[in-house]
Amino acid sequence: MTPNADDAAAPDAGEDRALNPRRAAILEAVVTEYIDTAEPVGSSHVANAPGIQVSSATVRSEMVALEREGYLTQPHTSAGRIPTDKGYRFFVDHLASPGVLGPGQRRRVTQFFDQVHGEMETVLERATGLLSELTSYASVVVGPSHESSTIRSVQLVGLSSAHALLVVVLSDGAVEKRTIELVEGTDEDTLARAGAFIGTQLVGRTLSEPWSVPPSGSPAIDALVRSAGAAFDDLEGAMDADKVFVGGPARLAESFDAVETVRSVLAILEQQLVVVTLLRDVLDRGLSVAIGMEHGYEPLSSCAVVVAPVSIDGQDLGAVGLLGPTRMDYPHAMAAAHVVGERLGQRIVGGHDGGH
Amino acid sequence: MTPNADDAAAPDAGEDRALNPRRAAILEAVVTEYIDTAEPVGSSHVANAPGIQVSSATVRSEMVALEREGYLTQPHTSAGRIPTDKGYRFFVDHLASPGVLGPGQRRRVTQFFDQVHGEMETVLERATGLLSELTSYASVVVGPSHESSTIRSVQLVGLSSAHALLVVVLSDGAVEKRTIELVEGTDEDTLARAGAFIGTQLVGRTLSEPWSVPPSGSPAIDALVRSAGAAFDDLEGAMDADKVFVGGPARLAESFDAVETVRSVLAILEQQLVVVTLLRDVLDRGLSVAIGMEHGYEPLSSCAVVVAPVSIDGQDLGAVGLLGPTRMDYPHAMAAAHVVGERLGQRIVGGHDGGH
DNA sequence: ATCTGGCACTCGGTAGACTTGAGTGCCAGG
DNA sequence: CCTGGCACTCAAGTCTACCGAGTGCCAGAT
Repeated sequence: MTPNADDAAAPDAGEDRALNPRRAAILEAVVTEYIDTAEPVGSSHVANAPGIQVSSATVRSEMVALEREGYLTQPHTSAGRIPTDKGYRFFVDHLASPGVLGPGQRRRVTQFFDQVHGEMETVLERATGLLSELTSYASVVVGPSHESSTIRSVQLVGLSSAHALLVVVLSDGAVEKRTIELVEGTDEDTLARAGAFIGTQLVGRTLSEPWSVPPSGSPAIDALVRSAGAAFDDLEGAMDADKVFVGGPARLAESFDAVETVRSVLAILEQQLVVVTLLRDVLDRGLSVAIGMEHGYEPLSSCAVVVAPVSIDGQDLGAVGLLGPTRMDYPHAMAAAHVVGERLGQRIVGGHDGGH
Repeated sequence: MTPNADDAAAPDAGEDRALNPRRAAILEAVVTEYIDTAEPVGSSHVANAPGIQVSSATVRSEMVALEREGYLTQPHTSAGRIPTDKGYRFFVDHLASPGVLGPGQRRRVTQFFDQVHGEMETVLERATGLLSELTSYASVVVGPSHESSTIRSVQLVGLSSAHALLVVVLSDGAVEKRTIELVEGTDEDTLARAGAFIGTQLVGRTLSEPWSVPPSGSPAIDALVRSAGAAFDDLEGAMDADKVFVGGPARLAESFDAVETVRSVLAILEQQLVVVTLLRDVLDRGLSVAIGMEHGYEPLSSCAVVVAPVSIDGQDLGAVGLLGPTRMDYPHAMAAAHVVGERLGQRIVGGHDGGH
């Protein structure tokens, strides 16, 4: 083994250095081919690929180097190579051409946003459908958090003689409610006044701001305020857990053929909190893709996650994500996530209900 | 073949007639064994089963008859028998012992209902988790419809200069909202008055009741009433689509090992409307189990659905369902669905928020 | 100093032959 | 009418041979 200029002396030294252009080309050929066929790709395939002008023997020796450096791996001797996570990573970072949606898909997106109407939640929910349809991967959408929204209205509505509903409206259009129990014989009027009274104290504040309501002078109202306060705390806790929408879980079963993989990935998707954390983590690290074990979730080790922020000039409004096999079509998935994220952002600030 | 008393002369005549007790016992043995092992069961297994006092040869000839009558089938010659849908059906209707939850599971249910709190939606959602945990099948819960609930409060809340939120509270504690657009310069006070005015007209009615709001005298308010009216219609449409909660989809991947089956069943579960219709259909036919193709959904042909109403003295409050392979543990699943359905019913009418 | 064609070698996958064993259908005798 | 016995069937497992895609290495060409 004559060590030469661009061979990393130790397997894990010189990590991020750009690959020798030929090797890069070979890596690219392997990745694209493998994404396409899901079969290990051999040296002769690569040698025939456009842009490779060397013989298969040369390709082979370069592949040995790429394998030594951790970009490729062999499922077994005498099989072709498949990319490692690191190989995909290099591909995504340095090789993949930006990727655009086809005209049909572009139209589909436009049509979707022209036609969809209704509340934010509905739009987000439907957006997961759109993303899955565009990419045929499972998708995830996280809505904007309520932390900077202010309380717009607080109301107490009687439901029965023993129950009332605390209804809180935020400036972003979110509505939350909690049932509270009443002491026997609370009349409608007292309720309304207690609601109004709480309102005067809370309207204009954010959910997280500490608050207290002074005594009102009426013991009946004060009692109501106390139970409403407890309900309010509960509600406040529930609202800063961002709501997650999952779309196209059935697509997972298309992406993987090991039923066990499907099971464990579905199990992850059931845990909303994990999903949000995952997406946020990836975004916070400034990435748009997490491949294999790059996020820390073992059951997702055979998955890649493509993430795009939903934001408008820096303001964080949520995130969209796509979940597929590591051999997913990154350029396309990234383009889809990006476009949908962007349009969602516009929609959210643009108008609560554009058309209709 | 000497036709004797209990042989049906033609394969599909004499359908529902009770099976000869020995055949019933054999069928039962086959079904329970197959549910347990998922392997075709042979005559000698059956002959050794408790309650069967005849030789394997006799069992064999009875099995031939059972096969002829459509209760059993052979995957191939020289394999054991497995039950057909009809076989499962007979088992469920005439053979299965009622089925009870184990003490641990019973405790789990009690604990769940003691501890769960919060709004109906939350309870229903969590209940799917409980059901999946109890049975390790995917579960479905459909909440009560709002059709007989009356409107308890209508409110218009300003969100921005151009948008307001119509918030409607029903007597069952449900809250729905729609964004409406405002003409420039609508002030807070006009909004509140328009809301109150709509309220005076709608409070006390059901959602489906036709309604109209007379002119108020103020053109500004009338304009608001018109846009709120449109929003209200939209909301009304959305609310009589019952909300469905799906739990433990990951369990599906445990129940089936053909990934294609998993995919198509997941795809069905994504269509909420289909799920509701399916459950309602089954309940309406007075059944608690639908096996294989008994419901009309081709992709679910390898599934069985166990359904239990959520009701209290005849009042329909929804339904719970379990979705598993046809070789599911019917007695256990039925017991679980029944218990959870019952407790949910009590919870719904009993108190909106029991403990906490 | 590199690339290339050639060559021996590896090894997964497939196909065929054979064996095993569970299970059946049928029948003659109790 | 039941039973034990027997011949038969067929899926699944094992073994072997073989093919072919693919590799690593090397000697010679550029």
